[in-house]
Order: sequence, then structure tokens, then C-alpha cells
Amino acid sequence: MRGPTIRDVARRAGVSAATVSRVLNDSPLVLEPTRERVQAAVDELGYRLNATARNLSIGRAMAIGVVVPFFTAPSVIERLRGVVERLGRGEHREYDLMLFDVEGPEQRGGALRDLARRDRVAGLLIMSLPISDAEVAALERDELPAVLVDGTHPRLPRVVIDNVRGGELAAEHLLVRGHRRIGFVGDHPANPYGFTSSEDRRRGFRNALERAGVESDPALDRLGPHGREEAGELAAALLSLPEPPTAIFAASDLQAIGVLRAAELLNVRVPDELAVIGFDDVDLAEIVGLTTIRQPLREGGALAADLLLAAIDRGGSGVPVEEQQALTVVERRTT
Amino acid sequence: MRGPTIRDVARRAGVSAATVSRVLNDSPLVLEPTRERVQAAVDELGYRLNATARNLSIGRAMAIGVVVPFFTAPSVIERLRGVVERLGRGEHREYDLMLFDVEGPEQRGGALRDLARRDRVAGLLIMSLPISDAEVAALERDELPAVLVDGTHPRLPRVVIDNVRGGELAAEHLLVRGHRRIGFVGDHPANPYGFTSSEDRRRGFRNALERAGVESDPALDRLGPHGREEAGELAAALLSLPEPPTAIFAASDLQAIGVLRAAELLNVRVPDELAVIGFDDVDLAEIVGLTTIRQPLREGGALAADLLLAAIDRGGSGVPVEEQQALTVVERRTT
DNA sequence: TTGAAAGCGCTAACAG
DNA sequence: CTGTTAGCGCTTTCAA
Repeated sequence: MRGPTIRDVARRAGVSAATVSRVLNDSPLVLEPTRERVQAAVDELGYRLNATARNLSIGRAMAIGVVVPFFTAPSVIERLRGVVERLGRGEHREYDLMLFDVEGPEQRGGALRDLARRDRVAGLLIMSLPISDAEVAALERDELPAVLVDGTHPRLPRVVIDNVRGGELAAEHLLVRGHRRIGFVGDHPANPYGFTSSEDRRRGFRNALERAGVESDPALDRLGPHGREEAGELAAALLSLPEPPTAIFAASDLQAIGVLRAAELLNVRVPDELAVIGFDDVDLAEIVGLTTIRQPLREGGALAADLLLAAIDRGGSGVPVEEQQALTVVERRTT
Repeated sequence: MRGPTIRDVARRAGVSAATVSRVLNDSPLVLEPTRERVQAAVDELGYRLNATARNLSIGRAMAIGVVVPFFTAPSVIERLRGVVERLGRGEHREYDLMLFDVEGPEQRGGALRDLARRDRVAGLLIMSLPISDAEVAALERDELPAVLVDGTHPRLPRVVIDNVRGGELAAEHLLVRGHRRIGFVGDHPANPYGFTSSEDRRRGFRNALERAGVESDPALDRLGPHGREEAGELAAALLSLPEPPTAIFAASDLQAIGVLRAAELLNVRVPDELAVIGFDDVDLAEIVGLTTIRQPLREGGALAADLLLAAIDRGGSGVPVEEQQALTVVERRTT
């Protein structure tokens, strides 16, 4: 039983399918009595429009796709909240949300190439994934609007933060508190996804310290795979140094939590013996009282959704904007 | 530029569109040389199948829909992980994931009714939402497979836990430790969504206590809107009682975190002066060292996805199974 | 203002 | 094995 079609409604209302279609799409050129008859037939039959057929006919889908790595990460969730918030409201409630999780680096290219077709989604939100010129070209060829979140490409609208500046903020915060020997725990720059934010944060951080006269000690930078436990191990190594750091800057809150845990296991008191500062300000940070560099994740997701929706409506291109989001330090109980 | 169609490929390969379609769908009745010619044409043209057209033609969508309230809740995320894990693998990688967030109770009915159509999704995963007979009937009428997670209905496959038993486990855990005066912090039974798990947990909990000879004191049950801070306030009230409880059972980990925070603010030491036990065992619980009743959220999501995929493949119905998941208590540092 | 007809891109009988 | 022919359900000229 495939449910009533537009023809059934037409027959019942004594009009043509075209007229029903017009009523359904709020076309102004339908006489009021006709509209009413059609509407009545729609109600009686419990008719609802078939989205697939409509999409095929008009040539675009009424869904927006979100491509994310680690759908599991708290920061991703936070951003998704912002996206959902925007999709669920106003005139855009019509767009559905398709989620594409990119768990392995090998899925990365595939997912993008797969999606670069207007028929599945009306636009793409690409989070935290580096994108190549060829991929952008593919999107352009198919006229598929896309916006980048936490990623950058000159030909795509994007919402970003200044990771280098974030590192500086962390450095300043710790310098003011008298720290001179400071460790860093973050992602390995050669990670399979090509993420660079951790490395950018580290650079900003170290440079700011050097400008303040603090010499860099390579032994204090510990890089490894992303993850709470991995970060814990890195921090443990740092704390076991003959001359351990008095503070640690972690490239993300998740990693900072790992650092905190390592300190606890080694009986190092925070913040007295070790200050810890993270990055992101996810929910968790507030819960554990972590001092961190806050980036407006949720707002970023919402903004990106708005940008995408606007690009879809606008159709044509225009110069891609870059929205830079403000970073602030949120002081809590770990520094 | 709408990209090459199946006809373009057909022309180029010197065959009919039907043959191209057969090749695309791995039909066995195509001669190898023909298949190769078609494949070559596909590659040269960079052709990719239009999902919308295919869906319209075969009459079903290649996506599964997930309907969730509070997309924001950690437990929901955890379950989604399980779902994504299953969708991303094996022969089912072909299914996309559509997310339908139900933020307000008023969206509840709408979302479901809207989705009860084969044309947008091939099946539905409904999480934590009570579902009415009428809604089930609508799903059946449209032959739309659906499975319930953390919800129940006799005519739908479902994965559930025994919340009452969970409450009992919490009671047993606290009784063994000598607690007699125990508070409960949970959701109000008359919540707008119709959630009942909190209340079920409370009942199992109180009944177990009574069976052990501990009389119930209504003043020790504090119910309010779901949320960390709300739970904190409820707990604060409990702790300010002339005769405060020595332990608190929270209906969820999120609420337990609120309780912990309240204790901290009131300088009540955990677990010495106050034992706290939560429910769910989300990531957070491990991080803060919360003792809790563990329900396998991720596995539940995965299982539900498998059930749904199976139902979709099977087509017809069969007797809906109920998968009951095991509950265990995970002892950490708050009891 | 409404209807007829063609078509979106693909699949699925049915012949051959 | 492969091609022809009809749709799937909706939109959209083009006429009337």
C-alpha cells in the first residue's frame, strides 16, 4: 500500500494533478474555491507529499549533509547541537539532517566524493576535515554549496578560530601565574586525518613563551594519537621527568582530562603542583572545573548552518566569507 | 550541469539503459564483455548513480531515520555511536543516517507522522520516545519497519532494560554498605515527553528498600525536570534536611553529577558523608569516578540497528522480539 | 486560472 | 543475455 498520490487527490477534488501540485506549493495562481476543494481532498485522503519524487523532479534534495570525523568527540557533538538548533527552526524546518561519520581516514575521500552530488543533499557542512583543491572543484562542478567548520579553503565559506592565537592565550594565562617550565600534550602533526589545529596551538603557545623569554625544551612537547588515555600516558611521562613541568597545556579538553587523571594517579596536586589548561570548553570542562581556552562550538555550528542555508537559498556563489570566532580563557579550578 | 545519466553511459557503451542498470546492480545476467564496456563508460564519464531516482523507482529510500529527543544527552550520543558503528560496516554501508531531533514535546507526534512514509527512510529507530497505538498503526499501514530503543510496544521489536531491576540493584548496593536513609533524585513522572524510566527506577529502588525493612519517607524523593543543575538543586534541598540522607540514588549519571556538585558546594564529603550512585554509565561517569548502574548503551544502539536492518531485509513482519539488556553495577569512587 | 503532456533518472517486466 | 516499454510521484512549460 503505497499511500495516496497526487493523482488520487486530483481525482477526488475534480481537478488536475498540476493544480494539486500548485496548491501544495502555495502557488498564487489558484482560485480560492479550487484551493479549498483540493485541501479538503488532501485532508480526507490523509495525503502527504512524496519527498523523493519531488526531489527528483526539482533536481535537489531537501536535506543537508554533515560530514564529521569522530562523531564521538564531545566537541563535534557540541557543534552539531548548534546545527540542529538552526535546522529545526523557522522556514528551514524543511531540511532534514544526514549524518556522515568518517571514522577512518580511508573513508574520508570516499565520503566526500560520494556526496558531491546534488541529488542526496542540498548542501554540505564539512567539519574538521582538510579538503583538497580537487574536492572543492568537484563540489563546484556539481554546484553543491558547502561550508567548512574548523577547516579552511579559500574558495569555501568557513567558520574558523585562530588556533595560533589560542595557544598564545594559554601561554599568557600560565605566564602571568609565574610558570616557566610548561609541558604541552597534543596530537601528532602527522596524524592520518591531516588535522592541524593541535600543531597550530602548540606553535602559538611556544612562540608566545619564547617571546616572553622562556626557552623551548623539546622534551616538554609530547605528541601522540588523539584520546584521553593517550594524553594521560603522555602527561605521566612528563611528570616523571627529572625536572617536571609546573604546568601543562593540552590541545583539547579531552586530552586535558587525561592529564588531570595522570596527575591524580601520580599524586600530583592540581593546581598547586601542576596547573592544567585545556582547549574547547566542552561540557565536560565545566563539570570537572577545568580551566580552558573557550571556542564557541555550538555557536560555530549554528553559524555554519546559517551560512550554508544562505548559500543554498542564494543559489549562485559570491565571495566566500570567513567567520572568525572569538577565543576567551575560562578560568576554573585547575590553574 | 546535472552530471551524466544512465542514458549517457548507455550511449557511450553502445548498449541500452537497462543493461547499464543491470551492471550497476550487479545483475548476474550480463555477459562479461558487456559488463566491461559499460564499466569503462562509467569510469570515463565519471558517472554515479542518482540515489533519488533509484529510490523513487524501487519505492524505498536507502536511509534509516533515527528519532531522538534531546540529541544533546550523553546517553543518546552513546547509543548513536552504536548505531553508526553498525551502519558503517559490511553490506549495509549503503544506508545513510538521517537524524530527527525532537526538541519539544509538540514536535513528537509531528516528527513521527511525518516520517511514517517509506519514501524518506527505509526504517526508523525510535529512541526513548513513548509511542501510541495509532502511531504504530500508521507505521504498519505504510509497512515501515521500526525498532524501539528504551521504549516499548507489543507490536514493535525493541531493545530495553529492566529499569525496575536497575533500581533494585542500586538499593542493594547501598544497603550492603549500611545505608538506611537514602534520597532519590529523578525526573518528575508527569514530564511532558511521557518518559517513565526514572519513575520505574525509583519504584524498583523504593520497593527493594522496603523489602529490606527500610521505610519510605516521601520527603526523600525529589523529582524535577531532567538536567544536571536541576538535580543539583534537588540534592541541595535533600542535604539541607534536618536529618539528611547518607546516600543518594540519581536516576541518571547526568543527575548524579549534579548531586556531586551540590555536595561539593555544601562541603559534604563523598563518599564519606554522602554516597552517590547514578544510572547509565556514560563516559562522564568514568571520568568523574561515579559509581553507577551500567546499561550497555552503545551495544543497545548497535543491537537496535541490527534488528532494524534485519527487519528491512526480511521485508515482512514476524513476531517482534524484545531484547532485554543486562544491567550491572560499576563501583567507583562515590560509594 | 487550469489542464495536458513531457520529463526528472532509474528499475522492472516482458519480449526477443 | 539484451532491448523496449512503462512507469515511480511530482513539477513545469505550454496552451487553452
